[in-house]
Amino acid sequence: MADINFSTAAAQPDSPGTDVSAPGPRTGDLRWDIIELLFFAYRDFVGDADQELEAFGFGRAHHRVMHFVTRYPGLKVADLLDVLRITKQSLGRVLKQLLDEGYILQKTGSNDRRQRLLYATAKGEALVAKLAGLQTDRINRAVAGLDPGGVETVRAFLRAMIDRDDPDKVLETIFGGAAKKTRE
Amino acid sequence: MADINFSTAAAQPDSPGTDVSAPGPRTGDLRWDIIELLFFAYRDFVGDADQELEAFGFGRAHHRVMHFVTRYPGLKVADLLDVLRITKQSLGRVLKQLLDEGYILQKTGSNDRRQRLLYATAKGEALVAKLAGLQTDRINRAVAGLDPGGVETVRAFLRAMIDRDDPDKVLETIFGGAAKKTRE
DNA sequence: AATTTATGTCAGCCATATTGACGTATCTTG
DNA sequence: CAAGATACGTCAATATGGCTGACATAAATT
Repeated sequence: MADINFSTAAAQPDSPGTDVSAPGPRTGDLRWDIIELLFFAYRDFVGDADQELEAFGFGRAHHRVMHFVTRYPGLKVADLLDVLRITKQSLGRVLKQLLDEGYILQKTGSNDRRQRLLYATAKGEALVAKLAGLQTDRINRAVAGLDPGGVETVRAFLRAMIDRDDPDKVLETIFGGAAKKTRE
Repeated sequence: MADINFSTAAAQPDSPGTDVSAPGPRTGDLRWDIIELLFFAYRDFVGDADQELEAFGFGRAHHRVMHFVTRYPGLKVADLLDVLRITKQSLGRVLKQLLDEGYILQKTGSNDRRQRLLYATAKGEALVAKLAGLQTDRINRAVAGLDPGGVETVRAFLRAMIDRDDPDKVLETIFGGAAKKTRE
């Protein structure tokens, strides 16, 4: 996924077309500005990491895996699949590479010995920290110009943009009890 | 693109390449929460469109192209390449499909007849509007819970997250003169 | 003992991105 | 005007990261 996606709107029905969809009343009430700002903001946000990743021969898929494993040590493979919303096979390739190259290590679950709990190695953590640093710098720059309390507004907005039905384990952590309040 | 990507921290140019696990100074000052919220918010945001697109046999690439062509009628192929940050070859395939299926039409530039100016047909506009409607709904829901003025804070944040060096034509429009103030 | 679950893996397909090379029409410039 | 630069299209080959289906194994559950 990751990708981008958003959309456009309005359109006067002048040209020939086949009326693709229900005409829909909407015409001027669309959030074009925010839709586009989200696109560009996210594009540049992930762009920070992309460059660095190249140096390691990794792609975004590796970053996503590394990030969540680092942040939520002991994550099960199944949890990771829920979070990333990809298939076991897709994850397999990436995960194997990260294991082979020493960025992640597996431990057999103590309760359920079928589980492979995932942990980042120091090497893995360093990579994740480096990438998060770049993105944190961008966020700090963006937040610096806001009114006091602005960061909380941004958090509230982003949280409210997320689907809450059937949350994965990570989202439960984020929304559930452990709110992980960071500074500000 | 579009994908997800975010990252983690620290690390300065300790050692080039090798010493991946340099401890790096950063440890507690990273914006983990916002990094993750951006990931999930964007994942669900683009997810809205993904489902609809399937019904048309289109992917995200098609959506991105349709969106910008609809929003910025008369966009040149070169402009689109700048905005999407993909290569001519990648755009080619998607664009050809959209042209063949009647979602977009080309007009030869009047000043410079080498240019192919792109316009969405009514059919194309309808598709884009439908997708923007879904995303607008999500944004409206998210914004509903904010303090008054919250939307402006969100806009300011997103704008500040975007790289301003060497902006493409669309960004110039967004940031430059035509600020396109939408409601609120 | 039978079944279900958690994980891994093989094989192949698809979408979307890449680079490099080349062709053609058209604009710009010496 | 001739030469070169530009805008666009396209062919060919390749990579990444998704997907489905099928199957294997070990461990938990019933």
